[in-house]
Amino acid sequence: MSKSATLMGVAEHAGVSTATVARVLKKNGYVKEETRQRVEEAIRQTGYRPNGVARGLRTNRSMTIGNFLRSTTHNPFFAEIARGTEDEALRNDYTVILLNMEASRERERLGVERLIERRVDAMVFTYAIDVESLDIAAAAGIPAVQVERVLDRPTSAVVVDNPAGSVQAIEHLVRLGHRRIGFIGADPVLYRTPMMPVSVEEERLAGYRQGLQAAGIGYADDIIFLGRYFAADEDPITAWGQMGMRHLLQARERPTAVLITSDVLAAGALQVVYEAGLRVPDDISIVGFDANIGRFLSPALTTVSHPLREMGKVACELALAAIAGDTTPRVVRLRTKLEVRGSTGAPPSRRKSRRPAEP
Amino acid sequence: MSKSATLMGVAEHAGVSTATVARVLKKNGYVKEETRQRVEEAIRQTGYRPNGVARGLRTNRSMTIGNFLRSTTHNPFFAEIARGTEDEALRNDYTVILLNMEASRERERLGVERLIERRVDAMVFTYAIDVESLDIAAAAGIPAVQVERVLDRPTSAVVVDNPAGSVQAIEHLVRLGHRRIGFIGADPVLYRTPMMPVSVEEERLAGYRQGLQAAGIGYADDIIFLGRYFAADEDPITAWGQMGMRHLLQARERPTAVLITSDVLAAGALQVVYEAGLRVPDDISIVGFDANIGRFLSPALTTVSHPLREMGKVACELALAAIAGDTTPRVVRLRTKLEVRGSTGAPPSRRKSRRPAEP
DNA sequence: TTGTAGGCGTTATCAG
DNA sequence: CTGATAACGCCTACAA
Repeated sequence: MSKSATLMGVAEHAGVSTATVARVLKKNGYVKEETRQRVEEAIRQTGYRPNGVARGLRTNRSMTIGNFLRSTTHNPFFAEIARGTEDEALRNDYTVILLNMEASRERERLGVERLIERRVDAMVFTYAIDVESLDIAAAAGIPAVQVERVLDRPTSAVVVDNPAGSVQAIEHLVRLGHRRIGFIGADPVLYRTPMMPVSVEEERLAGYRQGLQAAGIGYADDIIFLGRYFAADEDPITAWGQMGMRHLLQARERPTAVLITSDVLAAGALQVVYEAGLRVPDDISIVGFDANIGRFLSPALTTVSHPLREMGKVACELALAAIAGDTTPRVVRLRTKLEVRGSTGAPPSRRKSRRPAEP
Repeated sequence: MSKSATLMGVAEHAGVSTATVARVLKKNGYVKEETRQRVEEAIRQTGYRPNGVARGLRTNRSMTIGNFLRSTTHNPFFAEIARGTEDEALRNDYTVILLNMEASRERERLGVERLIERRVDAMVFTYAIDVESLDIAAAAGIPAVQVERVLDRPTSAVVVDNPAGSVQAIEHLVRLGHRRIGFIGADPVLYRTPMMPVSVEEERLAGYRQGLQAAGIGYADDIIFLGRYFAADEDPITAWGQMGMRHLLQARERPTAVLITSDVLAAGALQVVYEAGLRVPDDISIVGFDANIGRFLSPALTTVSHPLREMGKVACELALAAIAGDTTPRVVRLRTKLEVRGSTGAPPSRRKSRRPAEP
């Protein structure tokens, strides 16, 4: 039990050397059929299990990938990406250590230090808070992969075509007949850092403007709200989305549709709409972004869907490539897909009745 | 860089033996102040970082805990518990390996095998699918902790007082004036396994009945719906909650309030209510269970809140105790807390107007 | 086809 | 106070 069998133990049990047992285990090299059987029998009898720690020391490979997430608890977005990474890692005999950073620089730093000591073979960041952490990892010779962020550092990354995502959403709304389309998002200014030339926030906003222009529609500042993704601890988690929608509902001319750059913000927006006694999409259409909790809302959210699993998978692939010695950083860009569900429809002006019949 | 400094390297650099460096590092034993300074300087200069893998081999402690989750992507419930475990582990210099089992027996088994090879010091299950996996871990001498499930195996566990949770919810509704209270949950029969004498599903249902009886209210079978937690892949994730609410709305006499044993089910129920053009809580009050996505819904859900972080933390503590050699299994029972938000109110009969004024 | 032996980086035991 | 030195379990030349 507590004293588990070792290679040596198995070898003795089978009356051979450790080298022979190793050969049987790794299925390489020549082993006489009869010997093999004896060894396999010994393995079974002793209940031998290779010791990954010892192997790691010898091979200088821990077969472990560190996965840093902003927060799995504030936004299921991250959990979904992590699943993609985990699946791919498992398929390749790797194991993933997950670390929630909770937007804390110190925690990120601590995690990096710790995982270097653990000798992880690579790190994946969704997404890094502080470049310095990355530099520390780099100095330790550990490759890093970025998700949803491209940095001014030579690391691989998997990103999403955010502008195109916004454009998809606007096209959908315009096709439904909307001409007055609002925007709720995170303020690019707040999310701009030196290490990241163009923020995702900027891209989503730019796509919104671009989409409107392409449709020959102007945009008005009073139906654009730029805030933050996450509320302070004492506020409800959806506070910023609520604020955004309250702002838009007070506009001189209320928008008939709103593009919101995160499902979590959209959830808050829906709460305000609900409170106001308005119906979605009858009175106002809403498009989310991210494809995570949108499925749970009423009505289920039409959303610019990120291929979250795929992103995680690609991140892992990039990490594995780097581990294998591929030193040229690659950036993989994935496409979003507009997932049409219940929260979008024709604008009020084009409807017969404002409310569905009650059953 | 790629060739990182070792204890030996540091020792040479400082002109001392490895033993001395080790003493400095672990701050035990006697080291002359001057030597200590020289060693510390050498550590800084070489950029030395202890090698956790080598240490693990030597000490026979990987400082790692394996954390098995049913699924982080279907229900944020699990992610939140995992956070509690992670935080506590980190505080104790442990690192957590997360494994999503996705309700797959094979995957769970594979994970257990792999983590045994990785020599994790303990495993936490939220929650185990197959007892055999647990027996395998036990045979390997690895302690296991159960979350939200007590098994007929001698392992520690942290559970929640589910019956009391249901009772809290019923009391709240009764106080608001409700007399006809429905129930949507998972069918205990479907979740009963030989290794688990009493299922959580049974407990929640029993608490519901108990609460009603205590209030002198009977219950009617046509407003009790028992289904499953998770929908088939081709269905929307909230399918079972939707089904449940559709069923209840068709009852001869519609309930004025419903207790639903999971926030995910409640989300589906809300969607149906919304579709039907009814208002919450004006027309019908809803109480969820679990305290995860309820915050995102419209209206934000009143819910029987599990202390998820705390559960994860306690699970980790139990694991650490077991690692430390505490072999007597302990069961920690935590209390739920009713979190009152917007989805509960007085029943329609006690209200003046059915709908709030539109702004 | 099989065995021997050195070493991966630590820790820990004993002498000095 | 400090230094040798022997494991920990596995891998892998190199020898036989």
